[in-house]
Amino acid sequence: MLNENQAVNALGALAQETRLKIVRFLIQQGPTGSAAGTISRNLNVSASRLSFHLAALEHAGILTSKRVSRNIFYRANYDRLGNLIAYLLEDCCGNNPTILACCSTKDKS
Amino acid sequence: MLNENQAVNALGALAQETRLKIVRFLIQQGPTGSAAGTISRNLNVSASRLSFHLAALEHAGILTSKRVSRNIFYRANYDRLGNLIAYLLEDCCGNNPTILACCSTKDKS
DNA sequence: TCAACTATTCAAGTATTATTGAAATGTTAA
DNA sequence: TTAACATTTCAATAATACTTGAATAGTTGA
Repeated sequence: MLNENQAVNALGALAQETRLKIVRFLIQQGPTGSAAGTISRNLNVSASRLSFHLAALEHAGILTSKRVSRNIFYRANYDRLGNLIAYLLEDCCGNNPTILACCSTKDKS
Repeated sequence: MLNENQAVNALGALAQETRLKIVRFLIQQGPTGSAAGTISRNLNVSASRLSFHLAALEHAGILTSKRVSRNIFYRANYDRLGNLIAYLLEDCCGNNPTILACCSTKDKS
């Protein structure tokens, strides 16, 4: 579902304060997404800076965009995010990681 | 369980080809982990390069280490990885994301 | 204690990435 | 068709990260 380079690029896109804020915000917005201006106002990020980071996220496959009149709506690519997590956790806990609870080190030395 | 900086650092640690290989390998090794030399041979990474990346991963909280005689064993910090994913997906799908299936965009325009 | 083994540290060179503000592009309403 | 709006592009600057090989440090068996 995802190869090594795609995974590295996606993780790299997430590994930045502003971009992580954007992604978490959009994940919470649901499938409709938000316009760039809305994101800019909510997260207090200048337009050009936001545009730069949105482009990086879209290029990494984490976001998709769609113009609606003057606005461009961005939304989280939920499938891609799911595949990224699956790639990271592949072959963990017999391929059935309940978010890693099965391998938790809580009760081990 | 994890703050913004910790999440950015963890994601940054994962966003590199060699380090992602290391983490995926260790996740598959389970709670016992592997010695540095074993990782080096399995992934074909030079000792100094491996050491550099292991230190980065440990500093980011993704790995833990423990000396056992001449060897140093590294293992995935499963709890931390679980918390990282939880941070990313916070407030998605009513906080109960079956790895995002509920927000999948497959059947939407 | 010496030799071998396992792993880390260091310095130098190379490459990639983020921020800012001004200018440009595309879209709409009147 | 012009003015206002929403967003992106560009160029310059500043900061951070990766690789390599040689040197160093800790651990063990004979």
